[in-house]
Amino acid sequence: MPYPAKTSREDILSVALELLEHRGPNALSMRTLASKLGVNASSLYHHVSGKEGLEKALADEGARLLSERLKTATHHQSAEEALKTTAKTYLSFANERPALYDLMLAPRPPAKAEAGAGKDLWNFVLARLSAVTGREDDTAAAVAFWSFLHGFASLERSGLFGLSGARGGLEVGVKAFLVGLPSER
Amino acid sequence: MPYPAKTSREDILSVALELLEHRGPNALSMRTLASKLGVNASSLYHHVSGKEGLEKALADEGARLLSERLKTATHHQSAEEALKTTAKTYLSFANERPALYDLMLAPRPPAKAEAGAGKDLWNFVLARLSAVTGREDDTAAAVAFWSFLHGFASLERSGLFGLSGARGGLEVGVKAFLVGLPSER
DNA sequence: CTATCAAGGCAAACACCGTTTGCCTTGATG
DNA sequence: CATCAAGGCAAACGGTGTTTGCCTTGATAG
Repeated sequence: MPYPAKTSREDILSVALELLEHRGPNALSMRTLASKLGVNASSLYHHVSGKEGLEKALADEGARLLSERLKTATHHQSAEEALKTTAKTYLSFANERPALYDLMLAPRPPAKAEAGAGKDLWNFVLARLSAVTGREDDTAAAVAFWSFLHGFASLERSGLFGLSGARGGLEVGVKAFLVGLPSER
Repeated sequence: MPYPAKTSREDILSVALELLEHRGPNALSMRTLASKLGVNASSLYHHVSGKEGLEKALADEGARLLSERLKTATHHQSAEEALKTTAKTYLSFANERPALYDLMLAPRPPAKAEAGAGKDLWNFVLARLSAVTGREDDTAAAVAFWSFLHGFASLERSGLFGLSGARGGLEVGVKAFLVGLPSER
């Protein structure tokens, strides 16, 4: 690989992540990103397939981070405890890194099957919920619970339910799932 | 109002809505919108406060449509039936008009308190859930249930849980809320 | 009947955006 | 030592939202 490369894929992703979190999603443009790297915008295309590819890579990174955080947070907890912890941790993440979270779960135009790091996330949720209901691969329960978590994270920031006891909604929802999910036990 | 106005706020909103649904959110640009109206893009600013204002108006219209649809669909139903109907109707709407729905619940940058037609939607959900739990103004239950609905609508199209029994997740979730929500009855 | 006046149109420009093209520099490799 | 391609750059293309200044017009006031 000749010519001293001024930047690399990892550099790009890390600066992009920083830009995304400190200055919002609008600040994440190829030009400003490039200038932060001391490089021309067009040079980025040698390392990344375009803005879409960049965002996909960031989303993957986000999914990896969240899924790891969830795993360590719920280590050695009972199924019920783990579900509560999952909810709290999930929402903390979404609130701490809103732009990254939005990128992760943005309505993808083609809506292709997420095969990347999002799969890990899905498997984690699936395992958690299956542990609670006692049914193996309880897809329906996992879909329902994740929907709740994501919807809560998403609505909380859309300001739709102003300041009206949003936090109480999280607890009530988690408890409803713990009590109301069909169980084999 | 002198000079034969070539267009009006209502024209603009209606054409924008059509553009949004038939050709996707990317096609909704001030220029193409203006050209569809036989008008210069800059003229739109005499009727609408900018793209942001336009989108807010469309979102309001969407909230109005959805809330009306929910009201008529659940007319004269028991609290439990109404909740199921609400879920089905809500998701039909989100799937039929995805771009409009996304606009309605897009993560607003400033996250200002939604005081518009979204309020009606909120009040509807609040009333439905309060009817189920038997507690008046059961904010927490409403927040939780709406989170579930929105999350489901949102995730379904993000392709995160591919084709894996998403529909079953809806029923399971609704049932979990019906069974697991703390009730005064 | 005429003068006024502002709503509403238009063209041009500004500052961005993502992306493509062509060229040039460079260092490692044969 | 010659080659060759990775990786940089400047320029351009077509797109975006928005602002500016000017001009047309018809209803209204005198």
